[in-house]
Amino acid sequence: MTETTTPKPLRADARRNREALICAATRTFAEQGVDGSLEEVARRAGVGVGTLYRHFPTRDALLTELLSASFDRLRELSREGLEADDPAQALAEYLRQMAFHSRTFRGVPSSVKLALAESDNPLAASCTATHAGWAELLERAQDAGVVRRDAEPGDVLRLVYGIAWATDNAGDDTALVDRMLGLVLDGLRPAG
Amino acid sequence: MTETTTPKPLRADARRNREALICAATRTFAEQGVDGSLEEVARRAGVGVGTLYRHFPTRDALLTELLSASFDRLRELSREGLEADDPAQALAEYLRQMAFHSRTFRGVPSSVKLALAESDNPLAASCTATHAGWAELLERAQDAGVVRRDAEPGDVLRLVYGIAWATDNAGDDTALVDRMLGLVLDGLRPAG
DNA sequence: GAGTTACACGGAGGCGGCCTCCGTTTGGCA
DNA sequence: TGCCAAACGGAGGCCGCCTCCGTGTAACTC
Repeated sequence: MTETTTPKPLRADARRNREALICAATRTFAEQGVDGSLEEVARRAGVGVGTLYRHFPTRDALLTELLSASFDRLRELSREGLEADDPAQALAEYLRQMAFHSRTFRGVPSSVKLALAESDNPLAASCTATHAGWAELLERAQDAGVVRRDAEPGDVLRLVYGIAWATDNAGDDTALVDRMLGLVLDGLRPAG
Repeated sequence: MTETTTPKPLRADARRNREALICAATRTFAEQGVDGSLEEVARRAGVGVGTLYRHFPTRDALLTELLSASFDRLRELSREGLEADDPAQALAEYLRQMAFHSRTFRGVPSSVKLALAESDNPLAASCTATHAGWAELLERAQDAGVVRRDAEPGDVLRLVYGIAWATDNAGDDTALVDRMLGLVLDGLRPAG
């Protein structure tokens, strides 16, 4: 059915610029939200807007790329966390990253969100895998006795989304995010 | 404490234009989402943009006005529904209006949403009253035996928000909304 | 190393939205 | 009727979106 067509190799300069664009977009959207200026992205990447639009014909295409990469990074982080010595520390670090992930992609358009519901979509696969990884990480922390048994992965996720929502218009005040995360982490500790 | 300062009477033309702007904004935001063009709003209202900005210095101010009015209309509708002969019919009509309310204000910026959390904010008061009215209406339908006893008002609300979300980029396809609402209404009927 | 060419680049330019500013108009009052 | 504060309108400056096309160059060949 879906023959894995090799995605044709890019010319060296094209690949460089693509990387630079992704990097610039990450910073720009983190600061300005997903409505951030695409011209600003191009400017920061040191390329013309034409180059940006050739690589990513629409804002959604760029967002999807970033979102996918962000999911994969979280997935990787949960794998590392499972190997780490200190389960509580690993959990804290993961939640922190998850909070920034949610914050960056707050307000992502529904056109992109809908892609998460399509079964054959690679973005949806990343998302599902990421959630699975998160659940494993939480479970390990519970097994180690550093997190309450009755904490559901989905509930904690919602709390983190809540933090992203609540710090929506707090600019790049990462201290605020950390403070709120601290509250959540305290709440997760076993009683006594 | 809060002396109710009379809000100074507007000149006749000013009041006319204000009404026209609210009307135009309602249509425009319903069609284009809350990011719709303010110039388009002014155009439709038949006034200059300067007039729009004098009445509503920011997009949030305009949105708040519309949102507040929409809440109040829902509140009124629930009152009428309590008096109506057919509780099931009243519920259906209310849900329909609620769906269009949610659809219109999808994507409302967090700056406005945060106003809903401020205790002394009139918008928050409208919102709270509306929810209360909705709960009464549902309860009456349950008392009349046309809706399952175990339907929680909050859960039904979430379903309607879900419909608003899912029909986000369906343009002005109201038939889709109606079809989805039909499913919800079917689900609300008592078993047997 | 020189030549070739398809791929990639850049940014000007047209469009439209945002918001301000200020000259003009008008409602309401005496 | 005359006055004037209140209200109006839209030009203009700025910025972001996206396209188009002339220029540049990586990579491959001989």
